[in-house]
Amino acid sequence: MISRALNAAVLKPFILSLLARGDSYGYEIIQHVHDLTGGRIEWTAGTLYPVLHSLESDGLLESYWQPAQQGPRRKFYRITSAGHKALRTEQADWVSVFRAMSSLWSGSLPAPQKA
Amino acid sequence: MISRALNAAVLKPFILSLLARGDSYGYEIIQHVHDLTGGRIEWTAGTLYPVLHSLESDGLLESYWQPAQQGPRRKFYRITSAGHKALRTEQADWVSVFRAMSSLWSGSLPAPQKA
DNA sequence: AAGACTATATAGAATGGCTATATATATCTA
DNA sequence: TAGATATATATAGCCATTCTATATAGTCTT
Repeated sequence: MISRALNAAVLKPFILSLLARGDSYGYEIIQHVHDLTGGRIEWTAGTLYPVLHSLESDGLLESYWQPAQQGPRRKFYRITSAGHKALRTEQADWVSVFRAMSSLWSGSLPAPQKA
Repeated sequence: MISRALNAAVLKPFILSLLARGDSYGYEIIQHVHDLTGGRIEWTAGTLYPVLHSLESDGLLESYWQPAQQGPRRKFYRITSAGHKALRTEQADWVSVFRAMSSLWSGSLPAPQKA
């Protein structure tokens, strides 16, 4: 598991990035992020849902209910144009942080991760 | 300025990375990080000092006072072996996050930043 | 001797993720 | 048909941590 601080920083850009690729709902986002990071990030419902709500109240997401073929109905989220704009800002911020990190690490990069 | 969450995530690895390159003190670290990020990250004393104290109490840093040629004395910090170990863990975590981010962004990378 | 700059420190406010718990539907199985 | 399991969302309250504001003090310049 990654640190609490890194996880907190990753929450918003990950959600926006995922939804920029297509609408999704909370439960699926949690699994998607888990798979995408090889299990390094494991959000719980109590972590994700409040963030989805706040992103929606900030106008970065919109939601709609959809019945499932199996199981209870799902609340899908769609990224808004304000959400896309926020994502672009996040991306620029992350890239600048990546660059600063890299410049500090050059010549002492971490060993490749196993599996 | 980057978001509060991203800044919080960056605090510990930046400090450890900087000190891995040589001992430094709070005031200098603040300026160094400012310069390194083109002003995108601007820590204040009230942000940095408590983090330095907690890293020291966690055994990741050691400190010693040193007189300055000009101005008041400085409290220098030195990274410990536990600090190096923590840094390696941080690096691995960041690399895994970078990879996950990149995989989500491929084909829609942000435009190059100006200046 | 006043003002600016360097340098560290910390109390208290504000922020925001996480634990724990609650609710509800659908499916499987004993 | 009762109980267990999986899917799915929601939120109150706790807790960890950053940030604002303020304090202290030595040095340098004018």
